[in-house]
Amino acid sequence: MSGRETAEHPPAPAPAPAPARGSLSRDVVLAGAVELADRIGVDALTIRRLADHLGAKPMTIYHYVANKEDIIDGMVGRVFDEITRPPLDLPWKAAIRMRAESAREVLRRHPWAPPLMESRTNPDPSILGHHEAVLAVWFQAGFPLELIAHAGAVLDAFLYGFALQEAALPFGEREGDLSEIADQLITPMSPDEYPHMVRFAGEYVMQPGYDFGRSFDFGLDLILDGLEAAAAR
Amino acid sequence: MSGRETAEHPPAPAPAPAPARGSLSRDVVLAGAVELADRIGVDALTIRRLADHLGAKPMTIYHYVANKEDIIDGMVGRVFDEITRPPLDLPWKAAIRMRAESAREVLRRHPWAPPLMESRTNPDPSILGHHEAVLAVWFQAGFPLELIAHAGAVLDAFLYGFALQEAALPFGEREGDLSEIADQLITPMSPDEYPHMVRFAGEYVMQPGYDFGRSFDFGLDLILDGLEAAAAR
DNA sequence: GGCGCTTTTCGTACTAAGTACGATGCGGTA
DNA sequence: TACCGCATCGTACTTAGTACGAAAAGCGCC
Repeated sequence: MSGRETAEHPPAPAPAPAPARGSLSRDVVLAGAVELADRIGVDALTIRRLADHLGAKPMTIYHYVANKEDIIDGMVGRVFDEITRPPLDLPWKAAIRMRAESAREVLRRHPWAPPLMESRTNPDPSILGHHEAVLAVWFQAGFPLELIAHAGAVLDAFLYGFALQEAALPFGEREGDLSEIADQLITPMSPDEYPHMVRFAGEYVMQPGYDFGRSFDFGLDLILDGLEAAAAR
Repeated sequence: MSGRETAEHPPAPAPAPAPARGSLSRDVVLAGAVELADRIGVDALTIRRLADHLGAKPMTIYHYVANKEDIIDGMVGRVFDEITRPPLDLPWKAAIRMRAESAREVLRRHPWAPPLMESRTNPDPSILGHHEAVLAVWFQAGFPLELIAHAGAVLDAFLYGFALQEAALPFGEREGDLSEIADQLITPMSPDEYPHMVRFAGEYVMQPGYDFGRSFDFGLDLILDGLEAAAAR
């Protein structure tokens, strides 16, 4: 459930490479977990499958992590580390845009991540460091405290929410057009009950060049421009 | 894990009311599931606990639902039903604002819901009907197709993303100020490593009247105004 | 080179959760 | 009252997380 899986449940447990005495470490375990989650989804990520993926036995993993929660924490930390931090030597708009676009790419690679990123109760340094870097930009831009709060909340809401939507897209749609896939979702809908959805799907979504991602650029511009206006006010 | 729980794991299984032959139904089961999830979180929502909550035995539940996935689908449907649909007899901005504010309230009542709402692969009529109603507003407002797509994506991203953030707030903060709770999160952070976070927390977040929710109004206005401008262009 | 210590790996097994299968029993109808 | 169908549930199998402690693999020191 919770549909954050890339595929359905037991999807190719991944072949076991070669075990070897000193080949594991917390980092290797976490990297393997991220890899596997990308492939089969977090819900299907089990200790046993992760062990197989790493060429080890389940209980070996517990030598490097405290428990599954700890694994998730570490995975989220790695995701944050993949996101480019906004550089301080650029105007705030460019810096924030860079970070936002990076976040989108990263979250597309790790569609299981968005719901987990905000809910960590033990944030690791990767997470804190990332947020610190973003805050630094707002401060340097001279935003008043209240606007900083709003800017951060609105922008992150957009990033996570957009990623959440993208993660739910029927696969192929995630890059390029979809047509067929959406077709099968739309067809069973009666045009009498859902006239606008059917029309919208037929006239827009299922057209050749459709790309959900364009809405990201639109939204990002809208928000950045709005923040700029608010800052100037 | 995934922190969508209201509390930690085995939190008061809820006393068992009275069983009774004809007292159950799919609706009663789903309503009970939503209630219980509100109280203990989705991750802690198990068939056995739900059964207790309903005063029944685990296997009885399967007479009304196919499996747990089906329960989640139904729960999400119920959440959508709680959200006010935008009325067609209002200007689009007012109608959409009404729906957005309702969505926020509802998602605050059901903090487990945001990650699940977009990921249903078997959307039930509640979900489709809701989206149909929103689409109807855009069409009636005369938005071009592309702007409709963008508006929907950006607004929903904001709604889900904001709800996701709110769900992660340390409880009390969710309504009113927090001070103490945030204090304990901030204190262990070194001002050397995280100068901006410490400053921001001290000077803004931990002040008496702080309310995260104000950023919702700010963001909603920002987006609605931006869409208005885009529509006029 | 042998020996024990540390670190890493793992086998076994317990608990909890989803749920298949079939039995049981209640309520109404003929 | 005898029967039937639907609602309820008991039992049990599978998968998952992980506690506990044993085995084993390298390492330094004698």
